[in-house]
Amino acid sequence: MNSNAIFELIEKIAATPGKNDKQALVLTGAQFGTFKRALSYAYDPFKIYGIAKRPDTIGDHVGHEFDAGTWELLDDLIARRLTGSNAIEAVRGEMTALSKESAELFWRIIKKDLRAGFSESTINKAVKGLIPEFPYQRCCLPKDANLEAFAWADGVISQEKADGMFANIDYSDSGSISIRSRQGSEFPIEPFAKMIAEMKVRLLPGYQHHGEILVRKAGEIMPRALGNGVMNSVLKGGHFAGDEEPIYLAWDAIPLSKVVPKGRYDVPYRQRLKNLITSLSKQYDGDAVALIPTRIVHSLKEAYAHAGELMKKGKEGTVISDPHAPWVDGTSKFKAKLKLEFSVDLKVVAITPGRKDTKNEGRAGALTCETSDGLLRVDVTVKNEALRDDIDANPDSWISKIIDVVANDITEPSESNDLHSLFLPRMAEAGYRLDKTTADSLERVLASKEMAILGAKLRDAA
DNA sequence: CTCAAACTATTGGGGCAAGTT
DNA sequence: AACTTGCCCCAATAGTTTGAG
Repeated sequence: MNSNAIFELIEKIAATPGKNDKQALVLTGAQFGTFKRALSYAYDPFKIYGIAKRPDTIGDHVGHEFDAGTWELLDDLIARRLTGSNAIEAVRGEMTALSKESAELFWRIIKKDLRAGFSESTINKAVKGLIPEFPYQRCCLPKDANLEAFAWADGVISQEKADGMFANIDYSDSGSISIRSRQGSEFPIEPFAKMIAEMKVRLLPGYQHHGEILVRKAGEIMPRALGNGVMNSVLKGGHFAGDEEPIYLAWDAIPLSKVVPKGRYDVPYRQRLKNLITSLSKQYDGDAVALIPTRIVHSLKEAYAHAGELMKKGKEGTVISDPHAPWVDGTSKFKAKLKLEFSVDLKVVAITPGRKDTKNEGRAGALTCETSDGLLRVDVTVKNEALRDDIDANPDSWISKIIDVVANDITEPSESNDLHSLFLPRMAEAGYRLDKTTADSLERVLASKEMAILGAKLRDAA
């Protein structure tokens, strides 16, 4: 199967709406090695190319298909033997030399999106294990959780939602430990030597542990953004500064054999937690490994009170878990996050177009909003497709309108942004407010967050 | 058999560090 | 110094499939 034929099949899959039908087409392609290779180069999370902007091609496409040199070029990009303008020129040259169809395929591989409505899990259904996947249990939002079905009488487990970086700790039976991020990148072992020595004593061999890595600097836990910055640096071969050290707060452990995509481990959470606590209770001269702060609650009201307490201390909130919840790869209805959320009224000052090469290119992508004093500015995604139609039909009518924006935090001015902004902003409703013409001031936005912390909303929920 | 829930893919947000120009 | 890229943290919606009743 040559690259023109691969592109043709990709386009056919893109034009096929049904997910099962897409999967069947992926399977027909997968009998050809080059098709599988293209899928792997496009979706393997460890094959990344370091070039995000499509270079213009010069003149006409000469018209050849992928050859050994094409794959070699991709390998050179992956290994960063080619970077910067050398990379751009090499990609430009190859795309000019390739046929139109093959050049398009080549670019989509580099962008890691074949734009055909299928992705890792569909590929793995067709070709088992072609794309590495890393199982992960997510919590849902309270509105999606099965809160009534929680066994409140048996004691619901309420835990701090630590604001750091999630990490899987695999502790093999043979005694080796590896640390991986949510997306599977493996941390170098050496900077964590002290923490790992402690883990070997206090964690469970044969289990994968789930928890949060925080960075402690001079005895104080660093805020998420800075701590994750340090962690990103360590991930790329950097090191902790002399007064910085990682700590691990664990909340779960499941047998390594159960860590498979779509997997499930039926031992109830209460029992898993008990096993983890027993293991962590082993004596060791160190404090780099601990149980995430945990409390048992018997009502939703108590759960929100715990979340409120932590928020007052500046923490993100809590995660509550049903004591009988199994571990599942995916979003659990028996685990919900209770965290800070508040809404503010902001003025629309501009319409930001959708990104290039996405379905919203040339259309409204987000609304740029500001406080009345202009001290806070944030882009808020257009809520849904009907609203996008509306804004495109009549963009001017949106300028200066007031919209209700929900967010989880306020970010301070920084080197990259000289204004305040919002963390995780989204529109509360698919429309603007008819009853208001003035936006909140920054002062009022700050007050709204404080109000949320003090629990005005939390009381309603109870 | 129907309809709601589950699943998959896709779009959008901010901040930080490192590499390149 | 400015810009690009990739890492982390996400929320919400759209469309298809599944599966409970």
